[in-house]
Amino acid sequence: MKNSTYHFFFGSLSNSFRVNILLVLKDGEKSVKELSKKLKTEQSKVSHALAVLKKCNLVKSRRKGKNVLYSLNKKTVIPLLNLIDKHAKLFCKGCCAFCGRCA
Amino acid sequence: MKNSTYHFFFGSLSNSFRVNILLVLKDGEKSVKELSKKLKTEQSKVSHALAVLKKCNLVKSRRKGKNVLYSLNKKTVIPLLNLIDKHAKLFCKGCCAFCGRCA
DNA sequence: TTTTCATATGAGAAGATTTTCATATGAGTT
DNA sequence: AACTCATATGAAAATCTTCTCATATGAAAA
Repeated sequence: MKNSTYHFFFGSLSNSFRVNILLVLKDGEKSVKELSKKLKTEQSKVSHALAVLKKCNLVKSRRKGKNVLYSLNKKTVIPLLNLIDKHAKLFCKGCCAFCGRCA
Repeated sequence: MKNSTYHFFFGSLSNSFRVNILLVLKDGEKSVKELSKKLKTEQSKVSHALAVLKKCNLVKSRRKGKNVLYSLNKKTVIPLLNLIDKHAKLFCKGCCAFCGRCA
C-alpha cells in the first residue's frame, strides 16, 4: 500500500465539517437536504463534502426518487472513531491538544 | 468528545510526509537527524512534522545525550494503519481513489 | 565558559484546501 | 415536452497548511 494512500484517506477526515457529517450519519441514512438542514449549511458545501467522503468509501449513496440518500460505511467508520476515542482516553488526559487546554 | 478533536487528530495524519515518518518509526526509535537523512529532508521540516505528531501523542520522544529520540505510539498507530489497510482491501479494489486509477 | 552539534522555533512565502456562488444535471410531475 | 425539486459540478475567492530560511535553545565536549 502506497503511503500516499493513507494520506488521502486521513485527509478526508481532517476536516471537522466532514467528520460532523459522519457523526450525523451514525443516526442513519440521510438525504443531502436533510444533512444540509441539520448542519445548517448550504447544500453545495454538503455535496462537496460528501463527494470527498464517498471517494474514500467512508459513505455510500443510493438514489430514492428525487433524493440521494447517504449512509455510513459502518464497518470502517465505527471502529475508526472508537479507536480514536480510546486513544484520547488513554493518552490525552489534560496533557495535550485533545484536552482543550493546551492546543 | 468534541467533533473537532477527531479533526485535529486526523489532520496530523493528513500529510504524507508525517505518515512517512510514522512508517519509518515502525522500524524503531530514531533521532531527528536519522529521520532527516532517511527521508532526505531538511531537519527543520522533520522537527515541525514531529511536533504535530507529538501533540497528538502519536509519537513520543526522549532525550539521549545530544540527540532526541522519537518512537511510535504503537498501541494506537499499528491498529490504526491496520484498520485502513483492511478498509482499502475490503472496499477499494479498483473502484475508487485507493486503486490509483480513478483518483 | 566557549564551542560544537542536534534540535526547536518563528515568520513570511509558497502551496493546498475549503467555501461560495452560479449554473448544470437528472429524476419525477404536470 | 416543459417544469420543479434535489443534487452535483466548476471556478474564483477566501482560508488554512506546509515549507523554508534564519535564528534560538540546550546539552555535551573541549
